[in-house]
Amino acid sequence: MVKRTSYHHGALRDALMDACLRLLETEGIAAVSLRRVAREAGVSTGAPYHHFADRAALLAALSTQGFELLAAELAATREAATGSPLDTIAALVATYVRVAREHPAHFRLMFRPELSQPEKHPDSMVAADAAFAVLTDTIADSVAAGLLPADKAEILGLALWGLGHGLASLWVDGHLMERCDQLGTTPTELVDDIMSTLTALIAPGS
Amino acid sequence: MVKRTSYHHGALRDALMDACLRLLETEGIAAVSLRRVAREAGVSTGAPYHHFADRAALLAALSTQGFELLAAELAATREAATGSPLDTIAALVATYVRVAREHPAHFRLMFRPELSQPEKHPDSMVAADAAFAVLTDTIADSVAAGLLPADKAEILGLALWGLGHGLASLWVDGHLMERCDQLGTTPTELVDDIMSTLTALIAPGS
DNA sequence: TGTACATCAGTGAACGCGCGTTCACTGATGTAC
DNA sequence: TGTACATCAGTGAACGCGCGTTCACTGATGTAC
Repeated sequence: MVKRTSYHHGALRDALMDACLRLLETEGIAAVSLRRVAREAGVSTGAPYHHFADRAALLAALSTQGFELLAAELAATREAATGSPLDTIAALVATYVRVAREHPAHFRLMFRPELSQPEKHPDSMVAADAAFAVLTDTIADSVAAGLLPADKAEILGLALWGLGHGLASLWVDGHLMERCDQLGTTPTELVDDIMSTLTALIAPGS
Repeated sequence: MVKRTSYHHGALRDALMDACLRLLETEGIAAVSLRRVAREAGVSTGAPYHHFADRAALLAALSTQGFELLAAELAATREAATGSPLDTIAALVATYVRVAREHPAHFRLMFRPELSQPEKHPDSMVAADAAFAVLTDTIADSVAAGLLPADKAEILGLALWGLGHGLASLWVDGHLMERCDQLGTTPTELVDDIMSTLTALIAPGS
């Protein structure tokens, strides 16, 4: 709950998105109603309707924001990479998992199509495609460098996307944390370990 | 909606679980209320309370059922396997994805801890551990056969779990289907292709 | 610079709805003798 | 085999609740002249 001095809020749209995210992280999707989000933002019941058509529109906006964030982080990882393309691929998967860990509410929303209604929000799909493109481009680099077979490029892209997505999902749902406790490591180390092990298995020479 | 002749239903618990599953598949989790499920099963508002403490208990029962189903399918796959342990691992991942595809409502519930409340239902966690154990046992076979390095067994187990889980999740959410359309293939072929490509990369000789 | 007025972004009361849960009840079933 | 009775598994009305959404309103802001 937030107190305000002026009649107009000034940045209510952003405030509603923030409040919704906070609610998702602390109490889960079941607690998210437009009334509740409005209350959390310190605003009256009807106010959100000046910014979002309905509850679904608010969730969809957050989902799009999440995909844009992911795409930006992946692009940054690729730009910052200096080693072999294979190492860059490993770094991209690690970034994927890190983004999911740092923004779990965003992540869950992004992959719950019945909530985020991607078919109604093409900008969300554009951002999702941009994120995936960073990975496929880096795989193309690896193929060009002779590190991966050209005819399997798409397949490997999907496999790596699946791997990153699976590890991220398991993490977000707590399963990875559980195993880490058993193995006496941290999830970050674990993901790095997984990726370097796979890289070593695939390219033992390099 | 179902009509009944006798006053007693006879198998209401199962009927409620079925109705809930059907509702999850057709209208999603948002449509699932105990009242609605009762209505679908052709029974009065209060009837479900003789079988489930509340809505969460019904969802938790379905989640446990899903994990038991997955564990059974994985065990069957392993028992039916005749080739190299590496091929069995690939088959296990494919089975994981197939189970998710054939039982999407179960699958989604299983990995939504806020709905299925695993901490309250140890039998669900037991079934989940049993499923994972099939994979780790098969990896142990591969290590024993000298096909995989012993010190990386746990790591590879998590990597494969992550891969299977990621592909299954992407499939259930429609992303894999999308890519398949673009590549002109089917998800089943795609998963087989991914697994044989990875197996070939890891063990080019065998 | 002042003023009139249009527009924007809030308020808060109101509506109807489906929900979770409870409860006194009743019909059907099972069991002891 | 029959009867009395306990128990089980339904019914359906009732409660209070929070929700989505609308609407007439009002305070604040922006703009034309």
